[in-house]
Amino acid sequence: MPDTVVAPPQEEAPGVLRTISAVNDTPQPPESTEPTASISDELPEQMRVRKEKRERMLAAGIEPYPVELPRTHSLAQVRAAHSGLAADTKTGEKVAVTGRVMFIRNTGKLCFATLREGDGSELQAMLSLDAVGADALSAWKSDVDLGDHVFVSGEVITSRRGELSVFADEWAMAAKALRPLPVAHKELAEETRIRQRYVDLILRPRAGETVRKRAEVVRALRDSFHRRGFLEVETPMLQTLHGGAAARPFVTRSNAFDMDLYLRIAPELFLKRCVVGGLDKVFEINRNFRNEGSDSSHSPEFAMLEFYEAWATYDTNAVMIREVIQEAAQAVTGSHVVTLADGSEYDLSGDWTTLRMYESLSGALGEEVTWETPAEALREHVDRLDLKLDPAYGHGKLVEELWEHLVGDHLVAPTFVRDFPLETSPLTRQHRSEPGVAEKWDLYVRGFELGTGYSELVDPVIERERLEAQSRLGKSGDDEAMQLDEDFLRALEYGMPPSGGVGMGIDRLLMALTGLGIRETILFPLTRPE
RNA sequence: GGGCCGUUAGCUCAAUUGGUAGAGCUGCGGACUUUUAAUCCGUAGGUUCUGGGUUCGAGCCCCAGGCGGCCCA
Repeated sequence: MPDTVVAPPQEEAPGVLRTISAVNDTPQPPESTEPTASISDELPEQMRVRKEKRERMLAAGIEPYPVELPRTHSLAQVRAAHSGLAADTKTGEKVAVTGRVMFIRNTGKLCFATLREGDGSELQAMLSLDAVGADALSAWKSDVDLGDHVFVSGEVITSRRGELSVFADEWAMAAKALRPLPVAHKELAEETRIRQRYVDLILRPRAGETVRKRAEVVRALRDSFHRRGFLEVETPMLQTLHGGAAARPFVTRSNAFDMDLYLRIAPELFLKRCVVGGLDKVFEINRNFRNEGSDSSHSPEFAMLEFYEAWATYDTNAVMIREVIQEAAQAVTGSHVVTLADGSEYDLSGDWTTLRMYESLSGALGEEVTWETPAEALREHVDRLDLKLDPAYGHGKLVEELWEHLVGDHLVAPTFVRDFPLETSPLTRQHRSEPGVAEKWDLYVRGFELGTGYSELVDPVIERERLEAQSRLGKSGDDEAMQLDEDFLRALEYGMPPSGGVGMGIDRLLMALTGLGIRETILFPLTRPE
């Protein structure tokens, strides 16, 4: 940076904010500045024109990217302070504002521009020949394009049509945009919205609202857990073994340790170590990575809440997650009945339905199915329903698939489905009265799986048997099977108190509360390079 | 992994049977002191995703690939 003394604002030609270039006092144009002749002919016309304007301004000693502007109010503040004014009012109050130019309406000697700020609030700027002078007005007309950030200072007034405006006595470029903004009147293609989220955020205030809602939800979750005496912890994302869920991991490499590492698929095994160590109530909100496909409800990286509580069970933690979700809904929408993107309402209030998996499946099949029903009998149902499933599936997987098809796919209201086949729940405690059943629930909201909860398996001997079985599956080619984590087993061998645990997708919670797709709730979803 | 659909100007989209690639907005030039997607006059803007092929002629047909979407597994 040039080590110049900041000069006081100078009085110069009225209207044009020369003070900006004086304050910056950059002796020469930056080294990156190219002569006009070298502006590439290959650039689209509109970019070439804007680049030429930038250089014209620099050549005239006007800074197109000033370091600081004497802004006094946000657009929202001006709006808030002057609501409900009659048309053609002069307030006498002077303000200095900045905003991105979204629309321009020039009528010769009077120019209008709609300025927009990041929070979506808008304010009109008016520049008249009388007030700013001929030079400033013609500079406005020749230098300002849609998408530029501008600075305008002047009196707060309302126009004859009643539009709240800043009636400029001077203006300045705040940041010149070189790329033309896509038209604001047509919806941007979904791919462009995702690939260039910044453009989406500029054009569609709703995009920004979604980001803010997400922040409010995460904050509400943290508040809910802190109020209940939970401790927030951060456990490893880089893991030497992958476990805690059935999923394919991403593999990465540590040069220093000269070994492969996994991006975590779940924090579960570390949070349980915390409980072993006496951190009785812990939670974590962080990212998980699963090396699987992405669609309207799956993303390779996704945010997850997990919490573990000593002395809790899958009965008590179901009540708690319901309350936590309701508190999040309250925080973000002010009600337990949320309004979704399509305008419909979704009721999260009160108690939620609970189904038992085997009972509800039996009801749907018209024939009793229990944990003792042999896989062959289940396969007959699968064939009768013409479901195409892997013939290697055993009892547990068949029950879950049948249930999803016959019951899960039809759930709309928030529903806990509980008591899963033990076989497919390797980290879950066996049901206290039914040996082949696990004390596990899944929470379905708007028809998709939002979260899952357990009475955790804490017997180190049984846990070892289960993980050894998983490890054998892994060696025989199941790349979703967990690896044998000796350190985790060692921790359990020190004694883990009876505990309940819950996992819930944050992105999916947003989907549930807003009705948006997962790629709308994630600010920058993974996409292939263009 | 399989099937289907899409990919054209800065943006959103047209283009008949294979016959000169268009519109609106944006841009550029001009007019206009109360506009609201301002209006009016004039005007520019294209590697039709890429590479092959068929044809007198390809945005369109064929083959291969890229990217995206939807459905299925």
